Amino acid sequence: MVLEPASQNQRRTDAPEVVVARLPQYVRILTRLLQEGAEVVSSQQLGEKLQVTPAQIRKDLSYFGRFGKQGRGYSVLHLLERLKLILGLNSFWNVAVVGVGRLGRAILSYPGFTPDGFNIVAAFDANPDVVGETIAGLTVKSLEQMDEEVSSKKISIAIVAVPTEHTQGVVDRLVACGVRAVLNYAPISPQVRDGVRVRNIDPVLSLQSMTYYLTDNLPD
Amino acid sequence: MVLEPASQNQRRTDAPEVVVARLPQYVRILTRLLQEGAEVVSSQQLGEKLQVTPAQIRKDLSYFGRFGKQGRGYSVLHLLERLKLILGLNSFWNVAVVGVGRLGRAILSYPGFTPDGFNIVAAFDANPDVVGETIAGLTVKSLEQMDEEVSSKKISIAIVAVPTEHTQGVVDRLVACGVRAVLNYAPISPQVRDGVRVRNIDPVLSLQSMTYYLTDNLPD
DNA sequence: CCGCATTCGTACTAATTTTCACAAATGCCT
DNA sequence: AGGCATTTGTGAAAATTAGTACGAATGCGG
Repeated sequence: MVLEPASQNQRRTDAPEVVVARLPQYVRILTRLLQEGAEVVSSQQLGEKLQVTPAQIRKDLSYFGRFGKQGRGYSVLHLLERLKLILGLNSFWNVAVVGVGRLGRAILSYPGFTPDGFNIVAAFDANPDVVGETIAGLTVKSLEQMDEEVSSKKISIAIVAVPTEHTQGVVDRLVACGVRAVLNYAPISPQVRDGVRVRNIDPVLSLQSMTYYLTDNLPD
Repeated sequence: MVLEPASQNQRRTDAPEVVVARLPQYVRILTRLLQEGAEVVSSQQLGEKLQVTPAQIRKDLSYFGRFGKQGRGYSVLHLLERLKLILGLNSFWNVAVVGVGRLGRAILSYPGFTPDGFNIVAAFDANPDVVGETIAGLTVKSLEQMDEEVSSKKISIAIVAVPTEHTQGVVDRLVACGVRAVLNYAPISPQVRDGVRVRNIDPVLSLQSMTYYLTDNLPD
């Protein structure tokens, strides 16, 4: 981490990353509460649904403003709107999928992203046999077409599902094209320059950390 | 969290969960180093590959024993063996997949789990049209057959990929059958009794927390 | 209109997690 | 054989994160 003069590069955010990571969960609960017709909700109730303390919720929210009313709680609608705004979920994000193998196809065909504000608008693959194919209404493009497509379609997020050994290269290329957030499915953590975000989806790591607790690893 | 008399329920582990969660990454790097023919490795080198400080690696390992030699580093082979033992990765784990929809099928057909010590040995679905089908060499069983299969095949881990509204019910049922670790793909966090582990795979949350940093959310 | 049960926002405290820094080994090199 | 460059393991310090607790609003019920 490099120190910067406090005035430059100063975002509204002193909010720790752990806090930001919890906000989408709040959004999700609030969305459900809204559908169920709830008008107000307390940090107590929110905490029960999420298995966290009410204090943590209040503290988290306090990084971004004051959204509640004493004695009453939070307006579900209002808090939801504010959080979506903070997270940038008030509009749609255009997303590219890179790697149209088994996993990439599953992601392309999976309808679960769109309702949450993400639109898959492009698919890329290195394999010439796959380029040109149409999947879920999208024509697969070659990596050479990436720069052009990312610019013209205003893509700032990429989902990468390519073989491990090609992942770093693909990510470098995406970043060079202007992509600033990467959701990576390969079992490595690609390195990126400052300002670019990466999240890894790695079920094997999750499994392997659970086995620890299934094992009766007694002292030697 | 409930306090317990220190002597009861006392595992070898005072190791924090964050530390345990990092061990599989160490295992992965060491496995690669071994393949590349490396014999020893220092915390410095390990740290570079994982983008963490050498001190953290040494501290993490110190929760479990003393595996290194001053002035030299760690024997790749020895450390790898010890870590696999600690994590319970020295043998195979039998795994069930519950929910044979689009996602479940992708998981069943995905060859990436086995090399890491996991064997998918059963598949279940509630839909009678799917039960009996054979996927990736496995015949899909009904939920009624779960108890029997989990016992006879010694399944202690389940991968759950069922619709959100059925997830809690399915997890409850699995736990009742004796399953002690759940990898859940639905966008909720199922509640389980003490002693059962859950990890959630939730790409949407990952995406939604990255958009925060893509947004120029300036002060109002 | 007053009292009371709620519930927020936050200063303060506690717990957890990470990093620092250094004594004690280790083995290479001359 | 002795000196020296490395590198571990670990107490202690620092940083981060979570939890407590309380004053200040809020609005309902009598």
